[in-house]
Amino acid sequence: MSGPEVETVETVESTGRPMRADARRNRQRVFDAARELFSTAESDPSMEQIARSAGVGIGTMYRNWPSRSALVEAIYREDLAGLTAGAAHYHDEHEPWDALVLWLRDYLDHARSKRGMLTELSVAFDARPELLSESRRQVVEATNVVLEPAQRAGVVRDDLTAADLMQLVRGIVLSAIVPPDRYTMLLDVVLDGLRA
Amino acid sequence: MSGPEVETVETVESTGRPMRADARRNRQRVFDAARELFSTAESDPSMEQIARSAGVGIGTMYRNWPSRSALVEAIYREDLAGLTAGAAHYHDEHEPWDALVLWLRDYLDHARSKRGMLTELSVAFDARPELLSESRRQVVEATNVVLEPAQRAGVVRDDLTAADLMQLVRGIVLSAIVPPDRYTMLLDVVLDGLRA
DNA sequence: TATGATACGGAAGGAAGTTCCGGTTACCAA
DNA sequence: TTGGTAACCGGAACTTCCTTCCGTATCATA
Repeated sequence: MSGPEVETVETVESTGRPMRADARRNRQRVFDAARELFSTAESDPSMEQIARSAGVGIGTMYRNWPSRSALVEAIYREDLAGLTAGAAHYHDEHEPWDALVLWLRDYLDHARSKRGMLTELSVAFDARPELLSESRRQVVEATNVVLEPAQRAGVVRDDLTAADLMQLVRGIVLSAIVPPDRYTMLLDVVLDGLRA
Repeated sequence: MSGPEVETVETVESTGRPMRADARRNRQRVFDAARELFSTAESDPSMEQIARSAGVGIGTMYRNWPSRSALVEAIYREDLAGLTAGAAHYHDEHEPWDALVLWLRDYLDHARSKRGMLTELSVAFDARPELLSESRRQVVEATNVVLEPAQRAGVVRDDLTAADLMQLVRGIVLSAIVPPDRYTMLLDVVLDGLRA
């Protein structure tokens, strides 16, 4: 299902030649600094802040990611890849219903952790609608790994697609401030609705 | 439950004196132009575009709404007031369960129509957290008008609050592109989860 | 109609994203 | 080791928006 090892940050330009060592180092520095700032800063960091924090000039950032939203996208993609890898694991190790529940909990946590980037992400989605559809496809694919077995086992209603399900769960988290214990309760409501 | 008639646009400054006729007219023009552009333009309209479209200088806009997000907020508030007025009507005219379903459908449509303003709204919410909490309070209040009767009638589970419910329904719409017929289906899933 | 309060328009300020290019550095061949 | 060159670097300058400010125009009232 998954390809060869994913490089954290692309290190080969379209020429086919490996990047120069300093360029590769700088690219990684920017990526790390950006991820750090996006997840911790209370207000959205400016491109200049990110560059300064990474110890590089602004030009260096723009050579690697041609726009702010491209940078946001790169970070988002990587986080998503880490998340979806979990579905297959749950499928191998648990009963169908339990695997589904575990996966949904992970997804819920992931979506919650992305709340701070919500504004940034919606700009990135506006700029490249493929990002939205493709990452949704990835999530749907991972969801199916646990959803289809549950449906075949007859514990989840059949008329529900993976896309429907993720939509429901994502909604629990987005654009809302809910006490943490409520999340579990809301997920339970959805789970009750799923049962065959 | 509702106060005296709501003026579409405030027409009295804090001095207590009525606004000058030209000022009142301009205020309304800006409001109408902004609502139009926000709901139709594919990219977010700039303040200058709004002003030009209203036939007014930029200064005139800023006298009425001191920032972009204040303008977004005003439009959002008005739309919300129109929506919440519907709950009482459904309560008066229908059985508890049906009233709840009708109200949730309205809310779903409302949230869907706000999708284009999502980025703008989240900026407004960041700027004034009270807006988020207050409009949520309004929605919760309206929801309770139909939810509590349904719970008293024993057709909806008791451990669910109005805030929980709206969270679930809002999630169906936000940050997603779903074919219209899927909305109904997703709402059905939530409704099944609600049943006592 | 005269006068003061109120409101108007748009130039200018400020902040953030993006482009561009002269200077610098890593890599490779000799 | 050393030169030559492609690749890369930094940051000034440009652009676009939001917002502020103030001289001018208009409305309301006596």
